[in-house]
Formats: sequence, structure tokens, C-alpha cells
Amino acid sequence: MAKQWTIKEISRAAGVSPGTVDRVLHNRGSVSEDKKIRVEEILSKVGYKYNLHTSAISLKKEFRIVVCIPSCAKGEYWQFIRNGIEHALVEYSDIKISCSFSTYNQFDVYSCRNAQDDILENLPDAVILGPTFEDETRDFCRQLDEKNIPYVFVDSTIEGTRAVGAFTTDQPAGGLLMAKLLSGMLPEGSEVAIFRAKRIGNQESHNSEERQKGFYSHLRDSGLNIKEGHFSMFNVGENKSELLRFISRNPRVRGIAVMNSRGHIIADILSENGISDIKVAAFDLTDNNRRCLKNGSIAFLLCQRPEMQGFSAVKAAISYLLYKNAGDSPTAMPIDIVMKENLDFYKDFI
Amino acid sequence: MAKQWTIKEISRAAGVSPGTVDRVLHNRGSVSEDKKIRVEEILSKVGYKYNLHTSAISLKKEFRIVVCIPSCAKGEYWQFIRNGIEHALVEYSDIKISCSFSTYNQFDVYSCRNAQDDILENLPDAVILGPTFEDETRDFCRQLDEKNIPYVFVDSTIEGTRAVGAFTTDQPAGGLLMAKLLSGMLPEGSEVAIFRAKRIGNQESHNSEERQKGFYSHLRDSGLNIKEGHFSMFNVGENKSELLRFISRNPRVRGIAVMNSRGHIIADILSENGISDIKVAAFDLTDNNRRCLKNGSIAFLLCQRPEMQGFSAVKAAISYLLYKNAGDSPTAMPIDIVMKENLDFYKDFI
DNA sequence: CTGTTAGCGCATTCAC
DNA sequence: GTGAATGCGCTAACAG
Repeated sequence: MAKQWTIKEISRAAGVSPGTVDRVLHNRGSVSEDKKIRVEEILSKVGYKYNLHTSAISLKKEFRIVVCIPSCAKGEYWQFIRNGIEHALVEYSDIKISCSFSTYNQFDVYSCRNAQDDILENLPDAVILGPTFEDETRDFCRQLDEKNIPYVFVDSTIEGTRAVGAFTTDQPAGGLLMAKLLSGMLPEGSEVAIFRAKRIGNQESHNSEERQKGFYSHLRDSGLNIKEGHFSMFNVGENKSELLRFISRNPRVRGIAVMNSRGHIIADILSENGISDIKVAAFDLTDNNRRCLKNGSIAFLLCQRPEMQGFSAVKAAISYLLYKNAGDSPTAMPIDIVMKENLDFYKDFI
Repeated sequence: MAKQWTIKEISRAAGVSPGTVDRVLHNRGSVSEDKKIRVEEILSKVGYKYNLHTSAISLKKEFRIVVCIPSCAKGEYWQFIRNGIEHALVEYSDIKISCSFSTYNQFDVYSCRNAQDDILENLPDAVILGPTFEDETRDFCRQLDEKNIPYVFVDSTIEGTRAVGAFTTDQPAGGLLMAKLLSGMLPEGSEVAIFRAKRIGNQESHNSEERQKGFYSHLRDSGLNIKEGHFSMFNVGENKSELLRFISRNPRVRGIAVMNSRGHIIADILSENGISDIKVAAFDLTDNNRRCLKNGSIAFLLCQRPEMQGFSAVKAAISYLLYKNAGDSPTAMPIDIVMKENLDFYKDFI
């Protein structure tokens, strides 16, 4: 048990007042060079560690954090990130933060710009950012930089920005893992198919693309034959006929890898049509995917700890706001493999 | 954002002093019935929530927690539980707790009894318990109950005790998952083998047994042929010849499931002897297993979040010590499936 | 530049 | 039975 030093003790040891130590700690200036050095020496010698909570109670200011992420229905991916954020707000409820959400439609650039503009008008103390549109987000970050507003990424990060934290998944690694797992559980001589969502406009989902790269990088060597299919996330009606046609044209396909969280769309069609010899894999433990995992129509899911991302993002924001601690490189979340047999244990965790 | 009510505000609303509110909060008595009711009404109406940290700073008492777990080498399972505990102590360093470790040899009942006796002499405020020997631990818990010392389980729990928290894994589920995953990745017509550690004396590891039950429960239906093998965790020299003999006698075995964390012992022998067509699976992400996963000699591991167990145990102990919050039923950790491809992301997480 | 001090939310002691 | 006062570690405003 390392002893916890207090500011008062430090000040005594340095022969200065607590106020001076506080000034040194916060780089508030107005401290003579020699005293500053003396204090800093002791500080590092005893390994002084801030007390997040006691310092927070004496803080008058209320920090305003705004979260800019896609809106989504209950039980979908972004909802779990949101849960993690809200969990953190409870965990850190002694720290005076007000948090508001500025959500946008992830398929509509304009709604995203609107959300970002709102934030720039409000000038919060920090923002948590779930990026969907690369260019817009990069632009937004530049403006936040100008205004000295710190931001933290969840889900994925945008290169060339100066975030104070980022909690993401290595998407190519996810794709590769999916390729290996799925191909490993198919009978010899099978083919795999990769399924991607058709998107409105030409905006292609960045995460899906990255995953697909990883997926192909594994199967390039294995010599397995890969087919490509598409489905719609909106015009669900047409999916059935299209999928059945795909299957009849590619009778040796025994595994379908869905590059986003909509595996349940494929899985439901298959099980409704009594097709049980094709294994489906997808990403994220959404409510729908959970259901399909349970009834066996999805073989496994790869999950990226959305709650933990949200939780960590809030923690990182607070740590920066209070102590200017910026996280170094992005933190890659574990990629959890969830199957019917361990599904029940992935619940409510951060 | 739900507003956080303070004791002072509550007292104003109830027309009493802060001291009175505190007395009803802590059931300290010396409060007239009518005031008590008035305060409790407001308390529940506004959903008053303790502030763990601010209440801790004003607490004079230093809580003494002692951790009674098996000792182990660096990079082994119990070490990670310990890491989680130490992580929590840092996270909650604003709360005055002193934590000491009373470790025992997990293969020696006497050392366990000694560790427990030490604790009973010291009379700490709470103990965190990693049970190995069932009878001894049950007895120990009974004595703690008598002395009103709360305890929290990590790793596994003992039936019929009154722990204020337990963070464990569903071992049969782990065994079942291993059976499914391993058998699913073997070529048709293969056999699987289950390997268990020979133990000193007749004390059999409870966890291994539970896992084995789960393992068999899956394969009973699948009709797969299961062989049984043994290895020594101590007399490692004899393992090689024994394993090679086993393999030559059972030439169709293509998968070996090791029911504890010593998969690396089997994996190393196999790879040293150029045997690469047998997949090994085991439990826990120990340093040795990590190495084998990396070099491909282990196919996958099932892991039970030891750091999180340790972390949660400390949190539960604190929550009980401060507010008498006892966790309801044991909390089952997720069972993480770790393979070469997602290995790198399972590091340093709680 | 520097020391002093009030006050954050809470627990506790001490008068009344 | 009850309220007022004090102190925990820390920040910030203020006086010197």
C-alpha cells in the first residue's frame, strides 16, 4: 500500500503553502522558479496522485459534455455506447458534469452537419464523438481544435485529428478473425460469402470496408472461394428473393459473413426458409442478433465492447478536463467472440 | 441528468438539520419517529444516492481488507486477479483502505489453513476469498460469519455461505463451450481427448471437475468419441513420453481439451515433437498460454476475466463496508474466447 | 509572488 | 433528540 500524500503534506515538506502547491500542480503560474522546482521535486519523489473525486467536489464549475453519435433504436449498437456513457455519469456523479446528446441520422450527412453546428454554437467543455462521415468529422474536429474544445472518439477514430482519447476496435482484425472462425467451422470444399449493406448514396461505411479488407487478407492464402452478396437495410422486402437467388446460384456457399450488425436480416430469412446448413456470422450483440444467436440462426458474433467504449470515453474526458491528461494512442477494445454457449454472460458489463 | 441532492438540501426540505438526515441514513437511532418518516419520505422521493467518495474522505476509520488467495508465479492466473485488486486500490485510493495479502499454496491444505488462521487472528474489516479447498473454506466462512466479518468470493463460490459478493465463472458452461468449439474445428471422424492434471493427494480441482461435466454434456449428443488423458503439473519430465504414448495409442485424436490453465504443457510437447495436426484448447490467458497461442500451438483459450473479478471484488467490499450493500447472487463473468487473431486486444483490461 | 481562508458533500463529536 | 461545528483533500478567491 503506497501512502497517499496530501497537498498539505507536500506543502509542509517543501516549506511552502498549500496554495503554492496547487498552483504548481495546475500550472497556474505566479510561482517563483525555485519554489516551483522544490515542489515539483517532492511531487515526483512521492509520486503524488490526484484525488479525482475530492478535487471535483471543491470545483465550482460544472463541466458540460455533449455526445455526438448516431441515433438508433433500442437494442442497437449505438444504444450500448450510450448505456456505457450513462453508466459512467452515474459512477462519476460526484463530479459536476452535465451531459447532453446531439444525435444524428447515420445515413444522412446533413443531419450530421446540423448536429455538429449545434455543438459549435453551444461551446461545451468537451465532446464525445462517434464518427460516421469522415470528411465532415475531420472538419468538425478542426473547428473544435480552434476553439480549444477537447474531444474523445468512440467506435472509430479519424486520422489526423487531435483527440484526447479514442476507444475503438481494430476493424481489419475483426474481419480477419471472422474469416478464420467462419471458414474453420465449414465442411471441406465449402464456399464463403461476404455480405454488405447497400447504402443510400455512395457513402460507404468505413468500418465495413476495413473489416472486409481484413476478411480477404485471411482468405487470400487459404484458397477458399469467396462470393459477394448484398442486402438492403431499408427495403427489407426485396432481400428475401435476392438472398434465395444468391443461394441457388451459389449452392456450395456454407458460410455468410455479414460485415455489419445486420446479420439478423440474413439469418431470419434463412431460418424462415428452412435453410439450416449455412452458418451466419456478424458483428455486434444487438438485441436482434442476440435473438438469432439464441435460436441458432447466427453461428457467432464479434463484439467490440460498446458499453466499455462509452464508459471509457467519459472517463477520458473527465480526466482531461480536470488534469489535462490526454490519452496517447487510441485504445483498441477486445474483440469478443460470442456464441450461443457464452451469450448469457455478455450482459450489462462495462 | 438527474439532479444530485445533498444532505443539506434534504435537511432543508424536511425542516431538520443535516445531522438528523445523517442519523436516519445510517440508522443510528436517536431520531423521533415523525422526523424520521419525514426525512425518509423525501429521501425516497428524490432518490437520494450516496456519494461513495465524498463520504469516504470524511471517514476517519481506515478499512483493513485482507485477500486470501493462492500464491502463484508471475503471469499465472491468480496473478491477474491480484492485478485487478491492485488496480481497484488505485482507482479507489481516495477511500482509506489498507489491503494485505495472505496467500497459500493451492496444493497444500495446511498452508491454506494457516493463511485462514492468520486472518482470524488479525480480524480485518473484510476479506476477499479465492477458495480452493471446499470444506476448509466453508468452515472459515462460518467463523467469519460469527465475527461479522464480510467476505467476497473471487474465481468460484462455495455453496451455503453468506458472502456479500461473488465474482465467478460458470465452469460447466466453459466446459461445454470448449467442447463445442473444439469439436467444431476438427475434421470429420476425429476424436477428442480431455486432459486433466494429476494432483497431489486425492484432492481434485473443483473447477476442472465442473468443466469436465459441461464438456461431456455437450459431446454426449454429438456422438464424438472422447478419450481421457492425464498429465503432471510437477513431474513435467514424464509428460512427454506419456503424451506421445497416448497419441500413438489414439491416432485419431485431433483435439485435446485441457481442463485447467496448463494447456501450454501439452502444447509445448506437441510442437517440440513436430505434431501440428492436433488442436489444443485450454483455460486462462496466462503468459505461457499466451505464448503458445501466438506460436500457434494452442488453438484457443477460454478466459474468465480475472482482473475484472479482482476489481469487482474490491468494489463490492467497499460498497458493503460503507453502505452495507450486499450483492444478491453471484456474478458470472463473461467467458471470453481468445485466439491468435484477437489475442493482442486482451491486455490490461478490467 | 505567496500565504490564508472559505467552502464543496459528508460523517461525527459535542453542546444544548 | 437535535442542531451546530469541525475536519477530510482540494480549489479558488482574496489579502498582503
